[in-house]
Amino acid sequence: MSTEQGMRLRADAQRNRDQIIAAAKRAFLHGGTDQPMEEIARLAGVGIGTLYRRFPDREALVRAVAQDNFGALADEARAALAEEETSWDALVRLLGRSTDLRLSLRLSLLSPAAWHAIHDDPEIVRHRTEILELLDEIVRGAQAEGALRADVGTGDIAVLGSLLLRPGPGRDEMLARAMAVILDGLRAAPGTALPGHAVGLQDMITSLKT
Amino acid sequence: MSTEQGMRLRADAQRNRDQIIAAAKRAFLHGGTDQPMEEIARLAGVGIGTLYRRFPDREALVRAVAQDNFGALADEARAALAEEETSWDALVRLLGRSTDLRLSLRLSLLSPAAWHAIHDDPEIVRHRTEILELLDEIVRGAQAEGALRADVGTGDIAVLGSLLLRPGPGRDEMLARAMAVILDGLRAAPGTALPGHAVGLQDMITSLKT
DNA sequence: TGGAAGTGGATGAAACGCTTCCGGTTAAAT
DNA sequence: ATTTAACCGGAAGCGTTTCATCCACTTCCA
Repeated sequence: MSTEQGMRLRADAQRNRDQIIAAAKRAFLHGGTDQPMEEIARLAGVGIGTLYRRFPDREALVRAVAQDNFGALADEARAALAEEETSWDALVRLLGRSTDLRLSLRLSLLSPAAWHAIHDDPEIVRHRTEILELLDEIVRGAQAEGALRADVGTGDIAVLGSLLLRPGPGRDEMLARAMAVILDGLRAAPGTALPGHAVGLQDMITSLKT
Repeated sequence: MSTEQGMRLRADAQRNRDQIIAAAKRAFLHGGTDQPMEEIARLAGVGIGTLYRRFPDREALVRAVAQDNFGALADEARAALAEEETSWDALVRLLGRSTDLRLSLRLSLLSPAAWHAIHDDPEIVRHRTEILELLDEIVRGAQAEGALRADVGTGDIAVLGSLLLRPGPGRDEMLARAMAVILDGLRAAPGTALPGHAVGLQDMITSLKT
């Protein structure tokens, strides 16, 4: 949360920095990364000057939020894998409960402005790679358990996850039902063959770079 | 397509009007309803002045596009119901192939600016109601056929459809696979009970008004 | 062919967001 | 308690973007 280069911030400055990131998370989640800087400052309860001293421009802020968020998501994926009984449960947990996942998707997919900030930063790329590898492990595990149908790949799961997590309307209860339907579709014993071939981890990574 | 109040337009004017609406559809589909008016004019191959004479402000343009589009979607739903062998097939056709559906969703869900334009216009509301009623008929039909699981409602289908059609990344082939998974989840013989209760037509209409 | 209808883009106005700057404030070291 | 370097807030300036109008020119059609 406070990974900074060198200098240690004064207590109030550190507090403000955290508040700014938290506010930016909320703002980005709600309205995308081109939300006015002033609005983010307002949400954080700090002046616009404070925001700009800490983050010289929008890209720096986006990058900081992305670091924070992809890191949290990697933690969550690791926790799901470690704590859940089965890989299938880990998958369900990851698809269903993750706010961090939601924001990460917005960041990586929905905002052209955020693209560079994210793809240029090695730490973020590392986190993203780890996340995908963990997801891959979970997917393979769930298939080995016989819980997850064998003809889907990690990329397919990522796509389905992204569908559930995109911003939009629909109350949570409705989304929970939609997820249950999707999970039924993901269980072993497919009704029909899927078109094309499974989208694997590598395909997904490749497609992210496009 | 040319439903106008009273005056009949000159041939070239009518042509331009159609081109503007077509361009606006493309622009809105790609970038949302707050795309610059000038960009729409450029896409349509007309001057900005022409656009403004025909549609005094953005709201008028949005309304015209929405009328056109919801009408087309209603036609498509009617055609699906009439032409497909089974209601299940009609459902698949509607969920899978509809660009009009995609744009309608963008219009009705994604753009705060468009909200008023759409909800104030009785013709659009009428179309939307008809669309939902047709969907309801298709859903009930597919359930009567035993093809669609009985514990989902029209609202559930609408939610799942909206998931598939929201803007976002993912190549079409990937989305086709995602849809196939969802369809497997929708077939009869559910794996597990869905949480909550089925979201019916009325629930959906109510939720649209919020 | 007359003239009403239509066209397009230059243009001014206005809104918006970015960023700087500096007088005042506060944390923390002594 | 005093000092001071770090920090704060937000007013103000600037550049950009978009809206919406207007009018000299063009096109359609009776």
